[in-house]
Amino acid sequence: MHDIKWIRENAEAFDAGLARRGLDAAAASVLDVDARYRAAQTQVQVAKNRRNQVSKEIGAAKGRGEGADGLVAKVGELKDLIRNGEQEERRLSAEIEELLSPLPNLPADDVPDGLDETANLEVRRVGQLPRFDFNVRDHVDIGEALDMMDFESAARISGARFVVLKDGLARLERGLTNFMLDIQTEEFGYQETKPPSLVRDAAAYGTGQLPKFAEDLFHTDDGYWLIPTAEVPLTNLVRGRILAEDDLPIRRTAYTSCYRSEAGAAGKDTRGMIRQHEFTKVEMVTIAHPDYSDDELEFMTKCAEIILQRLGLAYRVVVLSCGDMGFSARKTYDIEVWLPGQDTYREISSCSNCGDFQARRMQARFRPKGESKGTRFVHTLNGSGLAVGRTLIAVLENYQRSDGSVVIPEALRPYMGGREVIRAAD
RNA sequence: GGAGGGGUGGCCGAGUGGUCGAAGGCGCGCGCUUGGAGAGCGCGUGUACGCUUGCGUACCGUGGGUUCGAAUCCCACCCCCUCCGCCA
Repeated sequence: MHDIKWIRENAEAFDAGLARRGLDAAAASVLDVDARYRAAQTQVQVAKNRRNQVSKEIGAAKGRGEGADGLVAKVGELKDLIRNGEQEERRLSAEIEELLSPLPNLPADDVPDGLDETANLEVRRVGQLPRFDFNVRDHVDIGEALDMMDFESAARISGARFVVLKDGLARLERGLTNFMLDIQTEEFGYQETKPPSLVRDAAAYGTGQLPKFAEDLFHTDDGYWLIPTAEVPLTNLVRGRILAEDDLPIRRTAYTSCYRSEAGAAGKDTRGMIRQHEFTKVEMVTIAHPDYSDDELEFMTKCAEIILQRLGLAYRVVVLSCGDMGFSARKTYDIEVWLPGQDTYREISSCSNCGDFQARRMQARFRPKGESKGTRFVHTLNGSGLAVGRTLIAVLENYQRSDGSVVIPEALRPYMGGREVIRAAD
């Protein structure tokens, strides 16, 4: 949600930011409603002021045992004015909300211009690409040959975009999860958290999924939304709160299932485990002091990268262009892992600084130290550390051998009961 | 599913029609005290919006209503908790 006061004072910058997102100017129409809203508000306030004064006089008169009919009639005249004014005020306020709530966050200054992924900028490349002296297979061929990845069975029970993992690969998913969580908690200080996977409207609104992206989410008959990412519950842990400055930063990590309808992705990535309705992810969320959120984004991105480095996986980091960023983000780094089976880099983590955009929606603030009055909105950040399913894909494709077996990265072996290789009938 | 209780400021907790933005406590801030810290004492301390530099308005879960006037009375809704039943 945008700050209407800021828009008043920076209308041009606001429209310029929207333009970078590929959106039409909105300041003029918003400010027009805003002006009418404030006029109505002032009118109501003046009327209420008079009503309150006269009411006090009535109370005083009655206290003295005097009649007050004239005064009562006077207030009666104000009632309609107040009632209608309040109605108008509410209507205009809702109109402003309707205009603002579908608008995405404005890009940070250092975000590259451009409306899609072709304008993303590569920031760095890390790690050696693996070489193979045989024909590489993708994770589907590898997993099915091992008899540990079963899309047919998944389709039988759940339909398309689901998978059943078995034996070594089921264990690999669990091992990767624990590996990631241990690093994020023990080395980087993220507080391990186990949040609900079902949330209410208010939470989905707070992080920006609602009202605009309802069709991307699964929801239940009784009004819950299945989380598309642990960002939703983790970030909303501070919804409606006023924190102490010393509480910041709050760094949390959670392993959850994530549910996405993939409504707009029909026919995209239909093969394999890349794009599923349900997948697991270790997520990082930071509630940060606004003065330090930029640094925090760099830190968070590093925390994701180090997982890949420990696993010996090659990757690159790109900064997303204005138009490719998610709704709530003001700056986003995507980390893309090298997938030999696809001969390309694919997104495995996305780390975003949302500034105060979500905090406004959530009313999440802190009290600046040394000041007894006033609050500031916190900044919120989220990032994958990492998407577990895609990490599993990366391990399979990067560590495959010609005989169909897969070497387990050394750092992961303690999490795999000491095993060094995954092979068929293992 | 059945029965009951409850939502008040950063937190706890008073308050059943005007003098209530709201007692008291905790926390926080400043000061005194101290070698320093703590304790103690004193003063201060809600949020947001509008107009203006001092006022005004709103907010006691949300939305309506009654009333000259509502935290307080009425209606609807939302949420939380307890007990019983059922269940992972």
